[in-house]
Amino acid sequence: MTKPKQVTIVEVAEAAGVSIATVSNVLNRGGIRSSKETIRKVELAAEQLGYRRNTMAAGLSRNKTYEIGLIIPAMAGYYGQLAEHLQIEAHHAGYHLSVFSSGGFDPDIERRHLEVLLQRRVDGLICHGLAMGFETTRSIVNSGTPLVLINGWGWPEDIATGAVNLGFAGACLQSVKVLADHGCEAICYLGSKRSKVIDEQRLIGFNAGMAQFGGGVSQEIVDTMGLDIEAYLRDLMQQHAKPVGIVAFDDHVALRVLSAANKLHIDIPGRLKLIGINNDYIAKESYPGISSWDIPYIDQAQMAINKLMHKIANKTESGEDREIEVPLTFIERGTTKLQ
DNA sequence: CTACTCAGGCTGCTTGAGTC
DNA sequence: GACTCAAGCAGCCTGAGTAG
Repeated sequence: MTKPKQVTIVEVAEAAGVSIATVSNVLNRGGIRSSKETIRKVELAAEQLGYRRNTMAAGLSRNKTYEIGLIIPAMAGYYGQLAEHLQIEAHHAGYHLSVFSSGGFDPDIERRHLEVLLQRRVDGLICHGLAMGFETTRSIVNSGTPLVLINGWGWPEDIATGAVNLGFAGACLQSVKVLADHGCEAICYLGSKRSKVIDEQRLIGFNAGMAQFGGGVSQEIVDTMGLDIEAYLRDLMQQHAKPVGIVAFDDHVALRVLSAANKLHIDIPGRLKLIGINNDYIAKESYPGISSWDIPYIDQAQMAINKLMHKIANKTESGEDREIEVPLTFIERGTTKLQ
């Protein structure tokens, strides 16, 4: 069965008794004046024939597709929310966002999706640092397609121009300060080596925080992979008579700590103070609520789209190519403060 | 006859220049 | 002012021409 032929601008022009240029002017160029009668005829013909603009042809003519490609590691959780906000911001800028997942860090899928987006001649790309390899990303930069990286920490300078990164390091630094201010005699970081780059960022912040605010406070860095959290907490409580603080990799780790602490009847926040990251719904719904760092999705999406729009327009500003850090907001709940 | 190159046509639309 | 003409966009396809 052959696909029915789509109505084109030519048929609309014939039906309205005008040229195709006039149809284009009426339907797509608000600035060009046409008579009321012509506008009426064109709009009526387009409606009756069911005309739908062919954006591929329009892109061909304008040498612009008004399409942005997004590659993220997965569709769930933070990535899904980020994609949603990027889509809204792209829409505000007059662009359409095509979202692809690299299928859980699969380099083959990453390359295939990227190829599809480049074949479609997207006007620009937004890629999450965890979804991309250095070489693939370098090939995009060399091809001249405007690119903005999200969370591209520690990338080579020639490709990570103008990455928009979440301030996980800053959040961890401040977490240490909060716990030190609350009188903790020991502060521990419970990390996740499985998420290497993100874990590194948190550690940078944690270590800086300890150097800055941890005078006289003992510190410990632990990987939660395969860790018996209940046994770990029991030991920790035996070692320290005064309050102990924990900076958790994220709210999921924080929840595991909270559950184990509740099971052991540890006084929270009297003996144990806990801070997570992400401000997940579990942080709000657990008891007590977990103090956490809220991710400013809207800010990050706005910054990424603005940066990409500047790159597409080929505008350069002073300092434009430096990395931007988007700060997180601390939400204090019952795991650090009596409520 | 086969294999290859190259020019021109085609697609749907936009847009600067020109006409009435 | 209102409208039309025609070039041009990128890439695929087709047919003519040429070499071996």
